[in-house]
Amino acid sequence: MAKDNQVSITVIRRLPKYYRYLTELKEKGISRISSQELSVLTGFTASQIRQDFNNFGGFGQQGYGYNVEDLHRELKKILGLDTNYNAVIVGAGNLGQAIANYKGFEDAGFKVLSLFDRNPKVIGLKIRDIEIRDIETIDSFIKENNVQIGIITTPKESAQSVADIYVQNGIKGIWNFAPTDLVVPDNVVVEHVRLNESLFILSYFLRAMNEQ
Amino acid sequence: MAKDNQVSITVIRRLPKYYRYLTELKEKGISRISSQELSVLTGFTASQIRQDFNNFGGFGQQGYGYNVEDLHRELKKILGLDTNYNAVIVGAGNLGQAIANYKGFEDAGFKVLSLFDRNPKVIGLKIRDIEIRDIETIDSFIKENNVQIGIITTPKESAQSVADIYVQNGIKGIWNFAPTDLVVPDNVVVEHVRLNESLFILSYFLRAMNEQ
DNA sequence: AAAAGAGTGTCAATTTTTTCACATCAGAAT
DNA sequence: ATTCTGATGTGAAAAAATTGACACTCTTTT
Repeated sequence: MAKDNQVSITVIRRLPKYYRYLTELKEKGISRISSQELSVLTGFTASQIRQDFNNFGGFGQQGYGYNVEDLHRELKKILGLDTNYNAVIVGAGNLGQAIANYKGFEDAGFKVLSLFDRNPKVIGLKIRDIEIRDIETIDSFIKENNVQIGIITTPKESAQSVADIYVQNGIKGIWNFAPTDLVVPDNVVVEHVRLNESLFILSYFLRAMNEQ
Repeated sequence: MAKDNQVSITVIRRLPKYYRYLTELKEKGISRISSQELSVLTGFTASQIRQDFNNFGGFGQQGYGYNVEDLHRELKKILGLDTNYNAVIVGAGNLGQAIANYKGFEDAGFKVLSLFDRNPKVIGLKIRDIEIRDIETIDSFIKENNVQIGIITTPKESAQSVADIYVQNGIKGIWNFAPTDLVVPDNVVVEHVRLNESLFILSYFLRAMNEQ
């Protein structure tokens, strides 16, 4: 039913959207939902939704649908959101600070312990209660604070060397905002946020729309 | 070769990566590249790369490969990056300010003319030379300044109403950072940056990696 | 308790995407 | 000038993803 033959990335990328709507439904106190109703919310077809969930085992009940709370809990577990993560950010520019400041991540279990930068002007400053430290001190910090996630918000020129630092210190998950690809070992996961590319795609469709 | 039957979204989403590497190659003064070499850089297969380009007409030459400058120019045109766009941002929090501050977008032809917020504490402040204005004044600003792109960096609760304002004022392209879906007319394009979802996917793979 | 209704889980069909394979042509070499 | 090499463009095959259809089972109603 699952686990041995791994689930395709296409399916995985839909999970967060399900999770988001289930969170909303739960907050509204709705206890039951059908694939058809989820289809209306998410825009995916009902059939696809059932297929997706079945990759992880059948969570639904025939004639009833899905129990919102159960499904939410399952997705939470599948997405690995039932644990807490410690993260650090390298690059204490605006973007790094914005991420450090965003309460939403902490609510989801991702805690930013510290920012790092090499600019003496910002070292020592605090964002909320998160201190900006000297990049030279990052090795011991990571080791002493059980950091699992490294965030990169530097310019692209520094991104690979930051990734190297993360890898050397045993970090297995990197969230990269720099517009460049990274070379890391197989057992390290990199998730990119490609702001440039996203903007370019908007541009493409704007152009395509105008040409019709 | 193209234009009538439209190119699939799967292909489109690969274009920015090609464009990024071609920009790098151009900067390095490399004038010629084969699909095989591009494959090494991008991680896509050579065959896929040729197929992708052929959606827009053959840019290459048999026995030679692709001329970097030509291909770069073509992709630039396809992505609509050969024109300049004016943008505004609603939501002058950290994220909005970070985007306003990022020079990279301006270099790519996207100019942020103004930020808008309803918080009196930030109205009147400037990010670089970009003023934060009262959200109440946005209608006339958009009309008077030929704004084509509206960026949303508000909390999710306000996102739809901001989108409505954009649509009412004739904006056809919305870049949404709020973690919510938006309802807009068919002739308006929305591109989402889903930070939460990206982080969740990182979390998924971290979990999956640990369980192996 | 029985019948009706609803909606999942799943198999099969369809569609889309990716990969393969090669004829063809441009450029380089002799 | 001719041959050889290299790499595109493309048609066909393979693989992956999506959609369709329905048997089956659980819930609800009577």
